[in-house]
Amino acid sequence: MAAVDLNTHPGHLARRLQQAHSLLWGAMVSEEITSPQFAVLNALVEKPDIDQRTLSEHVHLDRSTIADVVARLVRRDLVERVRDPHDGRRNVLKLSDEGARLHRKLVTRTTRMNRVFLAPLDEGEQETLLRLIGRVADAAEELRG
Amino acid sequence: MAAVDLNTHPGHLARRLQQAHSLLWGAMVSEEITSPQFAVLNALVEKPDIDQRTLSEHVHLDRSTIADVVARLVRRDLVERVRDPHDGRRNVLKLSDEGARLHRKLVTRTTRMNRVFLAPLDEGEQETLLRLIGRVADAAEELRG
DNA sequence: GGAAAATGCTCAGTGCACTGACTAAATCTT
DNA sequence: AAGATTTAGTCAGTGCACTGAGCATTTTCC
Repeated sequence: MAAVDLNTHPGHLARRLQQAHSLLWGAMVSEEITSPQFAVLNALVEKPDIDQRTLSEHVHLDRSTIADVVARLVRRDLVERVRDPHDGRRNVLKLSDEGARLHRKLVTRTTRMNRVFLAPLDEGEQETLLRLIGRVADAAEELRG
Repeated sequence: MAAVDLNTHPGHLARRLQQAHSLLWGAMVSEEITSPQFAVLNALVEKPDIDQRTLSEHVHLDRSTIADVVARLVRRDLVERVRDPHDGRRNVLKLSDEGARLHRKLVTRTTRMNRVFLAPLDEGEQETLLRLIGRVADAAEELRG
């Protein structure tokens, strides 16, 4: 039975892409803060005082993964987590000053990193790649949204 | 300070893509065998009797991750792991009959799944997406190869 | 032939990501 | 107002993926 060419398998390629990205992230952006953690900081800059549920929709991570990621940010004093007095089920999240400061610093680094990461493609190809990945991911998330 | 649009960040998109893929995989291919495990089975169909090192290069997983994945396949009797008598450092890997049978079954399912996963794109776009991801991943892996 | 270097693997530690089961709080229904 | 349902979060369990340290076995170099 013939083996399959994994280079025609989007899942395998996606894993490689993500892996390569996270390696470069460690080298060019931060060894302390990971890309998902940055996504959370970024979401809290955009929408302060949201709860974990809303946050999880925003960054496309599920509720229990968010809980872990937020816990790590809380441990580093980058995020505060307080029980909502108006709704005892919710945790309200807010950036600390240090969290906001770190976010600012990382924004410039991620921009630089993205340039390097996508450098093998010309400008049009870069735009195409991001758009196509977005469409496939959106559609697949829709399937079990 | 303005927040960033994560949809312009390839790392974030890659993570979403991979996640969406693994969800669909569980629904359409197998709940027992994961996509990385399939990649290993597939590599062993293509190149029988290789050691873990060679395998890891082949599927782009690092040595210690491979050890884990292979251990799970061994536990399910899909793969055999034997110490190489000619070189006491190496583990020689081979598919069991059951492993080969399972691989055959999964090949047809993954083909079907890839079609569904990429359905939002037309044929040309699909080809483009795979090619562009491949180029970026290759280049990034090269950086710290 | 013996010390030094390289190679293959394992192990502990950390982080991401999911599911499924559970607790607690709010809301909806009657 | 009491019971049922929905919603937010936590916890345990599994799997992927890396780093860095360590161990054993070659191989290389004098």
